[in-house]
Amino acid sequence: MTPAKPRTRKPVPPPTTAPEPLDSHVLESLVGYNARRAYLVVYVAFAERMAVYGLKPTDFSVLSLLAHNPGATSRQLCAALDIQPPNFVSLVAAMDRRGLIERRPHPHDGRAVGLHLTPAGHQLMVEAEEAVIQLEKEASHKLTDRERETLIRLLQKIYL
Amino acid sequence: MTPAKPRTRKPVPPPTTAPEPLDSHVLESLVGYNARRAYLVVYVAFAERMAVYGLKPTDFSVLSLLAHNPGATSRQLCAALDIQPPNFVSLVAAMDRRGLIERRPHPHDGRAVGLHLTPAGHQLMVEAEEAVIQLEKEASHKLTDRERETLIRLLQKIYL
DNA sequence: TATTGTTATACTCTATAACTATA
DNA sequence: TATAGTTATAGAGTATAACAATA
Repeated sequence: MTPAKPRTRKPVPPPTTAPEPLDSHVLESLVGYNARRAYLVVYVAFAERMAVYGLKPTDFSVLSLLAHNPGATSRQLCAALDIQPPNFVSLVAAMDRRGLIERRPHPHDGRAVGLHLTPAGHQLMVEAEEAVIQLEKEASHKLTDRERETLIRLLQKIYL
Repeated sequence: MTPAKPRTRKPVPPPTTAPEPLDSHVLESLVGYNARRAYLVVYVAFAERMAVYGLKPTDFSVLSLLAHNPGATSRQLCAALDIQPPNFVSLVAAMDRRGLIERRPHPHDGRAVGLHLTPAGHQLMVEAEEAVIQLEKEASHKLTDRERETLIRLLQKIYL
């Protein structure tokens, strides 16, 4: 067990005087507005906690997919994550340079490249997935386990 | 009633062959991932439908807050919407040029400026709010009214 | 002819430092 | 000394057109 693990909370917020808050009841009745605000909270927590691993949300998503879909191609990953192929190139290149993934020739298609986690990539993802699960738990600590499941189920009814 | 209102649905998707889908069960267990994917769906629907009004989500949020908080200052709006003040300047300038809002001297603070909707701004927002409510209903049509309320309540437990 | 991966590029969004005028 | 609004600017994130290699 890690003794006295370092707090990664924000330092004390600057002692500014808050302005009078506004009535935002209309915005708060919209799914889009609320989904974005909630996402932003998790995103900030992710950025703070995952900086140690040098992973942004998109990097994490790609590596997580590769962990469970070894040999996936750029095309498949782009489709799964809604990323435009041109924007995917530098992403893959950076993780290749870091030694987290490997490109191997595709068995059936000479145009495609199969992507695989390296042992270092696997090891990083074991720690990173654990950290993300923990960070998500903290970011959604006001929800019971049941509520959290419900939330996810309802969100998926919108985008799946 | 408008006869035969023009469909704003996407044209028929190009007949490309989809790649083998990937197993994304880990990502789909994360609040952050699901909130982002769901937000993106609503965002695209918003962009398609609201282009007629020349309003992006942020513009709409600002105008909606001004409709219910006349005389609010830039500082208040930035705080409410989590926008950095420098990024707010061009936003206000554009809506001022369009004649949607007006800047009046603040009654108590010579540094501040009170923002108000013009009659044209009010009229636009009456139509725009109606359009957003309709578009949200369609984007979340797989949810019952009760589920939609639950979803919003749970999202707010994360960010409020 | 269509698809995979790529280059170049542009546009939007977001963040920070520093200035001004008022308080 | 601190705050409201602003300028300039830099960095992400995201989008499209067009190309080479392969199918």
